[in-house]
Amino acid sequence: MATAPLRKDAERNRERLIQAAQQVFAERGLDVALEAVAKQAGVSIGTLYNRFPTRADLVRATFADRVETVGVLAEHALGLDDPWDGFVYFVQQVSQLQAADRGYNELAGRGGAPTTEQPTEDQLRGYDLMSQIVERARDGGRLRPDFTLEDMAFITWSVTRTIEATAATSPTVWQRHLALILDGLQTPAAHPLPEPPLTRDQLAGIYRNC
Amino acid sequence: MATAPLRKDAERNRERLIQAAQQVFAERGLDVALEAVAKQAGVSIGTLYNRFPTRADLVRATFADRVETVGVLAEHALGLDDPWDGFVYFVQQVSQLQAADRGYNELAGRGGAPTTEQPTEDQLRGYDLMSQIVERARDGGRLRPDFTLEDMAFITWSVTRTIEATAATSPTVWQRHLALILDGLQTPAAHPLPEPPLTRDQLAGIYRNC
DNA sequence: GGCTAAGTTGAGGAGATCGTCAACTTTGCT
DNA sequence: AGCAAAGTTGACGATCTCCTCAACTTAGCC
Repeated sequence: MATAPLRKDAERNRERLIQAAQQVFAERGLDVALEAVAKQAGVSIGTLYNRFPTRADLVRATFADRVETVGVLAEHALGLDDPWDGFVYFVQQVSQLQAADRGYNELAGRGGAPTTEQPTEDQLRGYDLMSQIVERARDGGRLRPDFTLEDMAFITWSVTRTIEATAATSPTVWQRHLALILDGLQTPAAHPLPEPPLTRDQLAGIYRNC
Repeated sequence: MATAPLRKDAERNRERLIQAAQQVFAERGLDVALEAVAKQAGVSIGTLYNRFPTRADLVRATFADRVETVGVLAEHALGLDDPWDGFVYFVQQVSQLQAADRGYNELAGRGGAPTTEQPTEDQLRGYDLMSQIVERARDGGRLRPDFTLEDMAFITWSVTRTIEATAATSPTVWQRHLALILDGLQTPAAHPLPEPPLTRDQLAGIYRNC
């Protein structure tokens, strides 16, 4: 399954493209004309398509590091003594990543990675860690017992949208919104919920369709 | 300031266009090709532009009734005995409107009406009523005292985005999300918030830029 | 019926973005 | 140095959507 190694110049261009994409996506979002990325990289559009046949390929490569970063954050969260603190830490840190990068913000709202047929190993590990964070916080008693892993999507969507709207004007208010959200997730605040959570499959389906 | 009255056929086409727009926007969102609206109305694209020079004009005309509907909902909310119940009623009903119409959902996320230089009379009245709903619920003691009118935008953005994501798969889960949000807005749940709210001007600025 | 102002029509220019491919250039092996 | 495979290039056809406008049609007044 090993792909043939790239020639030296090709590898160099690949790196340039990724660096350019990081910058351009961060500033203008994931839907920029790919021409802009090629230009920023000092490379022709043909080369871009040569290296990354689809936009999703480029996005995946550009944000590959983020998947790992989130993993590290999750590990750290699980290392904190208090389960609720761990939960809050994780959500805040991921939101911070989103706030710092328009492209990543959009990506997070779509499930954290461009859709592939089946999730990567890293992604599965990420889900597993998040699952642990949620479960631990629930068992600790402070996260409301009816909160599920799938409900995390609500938080992400909320924060994503607020960051999108306020980034230019008021780049830190998302923290206020998040604080309001977190206050609703604690056991003492909990009232019975009117609808069952999304199932894992439903959520997967949602992310699959962009 | 009175515009010349339209000729009979022109008036008929205007109505057809609005009806078509209601249907098309509801199904496919506010960004559809205007050609699709014209086609649905059985009218040429030229006529559409003739009647509605900009997309915003068409959107405004299409959702004019909604502004009034929201006003009625607000009045009703203020008529309820319990201030908190009124607040919840209002938020739920507006969310329901959003859930029923993709176009209106998008519009709500942008402030409820296409941007004009200065807000309409109706819009001002709407703000005033919402302001009363919030204030009354705060004074009633159950809505947390640090919650402001501008914080309502967080709720709208959250609900908008969740509806957007889940409408096709699970058209009622937004109610779960909203219930989680509402649990965070109640006085017993409140922890100090880390950031001041948006100011009225900031929010206006956000809506002005789409 | 005749006339004019109001209204309609749809082809088409303008502007984006996409993704391709045949001609050219570079790498790195021998 | 010579050569084949790998890589690059950017002009170009395809597709979309917008918005205009000159030629045509219709309403409604006299």
